[in-house]
Amino acid sequence: MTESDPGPSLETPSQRGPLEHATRDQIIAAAGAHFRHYGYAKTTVSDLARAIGYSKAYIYKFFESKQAIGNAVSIERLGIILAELDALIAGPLSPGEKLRDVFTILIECGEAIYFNERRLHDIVTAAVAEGWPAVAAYRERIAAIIRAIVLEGRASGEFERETAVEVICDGIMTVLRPFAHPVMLEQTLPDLRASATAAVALILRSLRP
Amino acid sequence: MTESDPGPSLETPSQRGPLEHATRDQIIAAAGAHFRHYGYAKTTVSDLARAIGYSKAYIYKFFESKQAIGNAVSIERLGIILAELDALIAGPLSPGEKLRDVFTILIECGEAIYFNERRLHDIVTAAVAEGWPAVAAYRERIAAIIRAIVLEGRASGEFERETAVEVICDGIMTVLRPFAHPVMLEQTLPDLRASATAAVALILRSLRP
DNA sequence: CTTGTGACCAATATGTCAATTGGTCACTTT
DNA sequence: AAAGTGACCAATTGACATATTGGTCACAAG
Repeated sequence: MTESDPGPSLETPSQRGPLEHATRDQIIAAAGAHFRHYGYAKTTVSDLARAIGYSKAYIYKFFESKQAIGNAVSIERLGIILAELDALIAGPLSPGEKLRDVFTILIECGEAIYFNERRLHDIVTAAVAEGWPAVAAYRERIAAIIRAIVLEGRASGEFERETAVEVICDGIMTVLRPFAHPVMLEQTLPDLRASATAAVALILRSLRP
Repeated sequence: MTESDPGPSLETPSQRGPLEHATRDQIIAAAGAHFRHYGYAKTTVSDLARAIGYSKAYIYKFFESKQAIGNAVSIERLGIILAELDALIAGPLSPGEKLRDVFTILIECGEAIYFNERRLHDIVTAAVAEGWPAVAAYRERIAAIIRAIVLEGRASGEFERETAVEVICDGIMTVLRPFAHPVMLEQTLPDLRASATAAVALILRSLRP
């Protein structure tokens, strides 16, 4: 039987307990380590509790569910990528080069997770497939980054100024999605850079004044 | 346990027995009906044999495996989409409009399969995920269609002629992929048309002379 | 009020084993 | 040859009992 799994999904694991709390961070750290090592499914909440020296029940003072823990770990991991992107847009490159590097960074980070932290990759895949909050936040942040680059390019005159900013950003985000999507990533892995080059070239042509 | 399935995959179900044979078509027809009704997994090869009044062993004179039957059904279904696209490029629209309609057709066909033939959708998803031959052929045919439109647009002067044709086509194919990809389709379903509009607009801007 | 837990329950995972299923082959019929 | 099959086997599956796990709660200690 290979029938696809409908999955419980779509629930939004929400907050619980104090957001800033040393124990909360301990849990996330332990979860990060365990998930990377044993995978999400094979890590039990009791494992995490034992790792930080508390009882299982206490974990649930900070997280509504195991999935919420996975979400937190995803946020942490995706945050690393976002940090790289933030550094990029703060840098001295031209808007066009920044746009290109967004693709490069996403591909490289995606590959890094896929090859070096494959169990985390699985979690992120689940997060995307089931629409965990971490993913929506991530997408929004990337949209903001793209928007910043586009605005910069328009201001400097490097990009055209006829088309509405929103339309441009939506278009770029659409082109970008497959490169930020774990499922597409692993499927296109072989010629990922080639198609990214083609995609970036297309975007830049569309932006010429 | 929700661990992802590594899957046998990647084998190329190949041909067996005479390609043109009434029985072969019967098998495909019966398989199409059964797969649509009961799904791929719950349809046994014996079911198909019974449906056409032969023994199970005879089926294997025409197909190397059950997956090969699934592949044939996929080819048939994807062929319907390709036929629509062929009609499109033979039509009187401008290249730009044709390009837009390629997206529209792909989305509409994708939705149709997803909503009205969901069990087939599952098969196509497997076909894409596991790289069945039907998918590679489909992709190539679409690439050819895109190429034809681009060449037409270049010839008529509607599209720019600076960039190499291959680069342009690769770019468009990259943008197109998420709209032809079953997994992305069902995930983006709500605002599919909106992002398609943005993507097409971006492509057309990139093609302006 | 915050920190912390053992005991408890429904749901899910796992191990086991007989029944099915995908797939092959030697063989008959036409 | 081509058309067609029953019997057979290894691998998967389904069903079911058992063990774990995710998650809650009432309660204790500082």
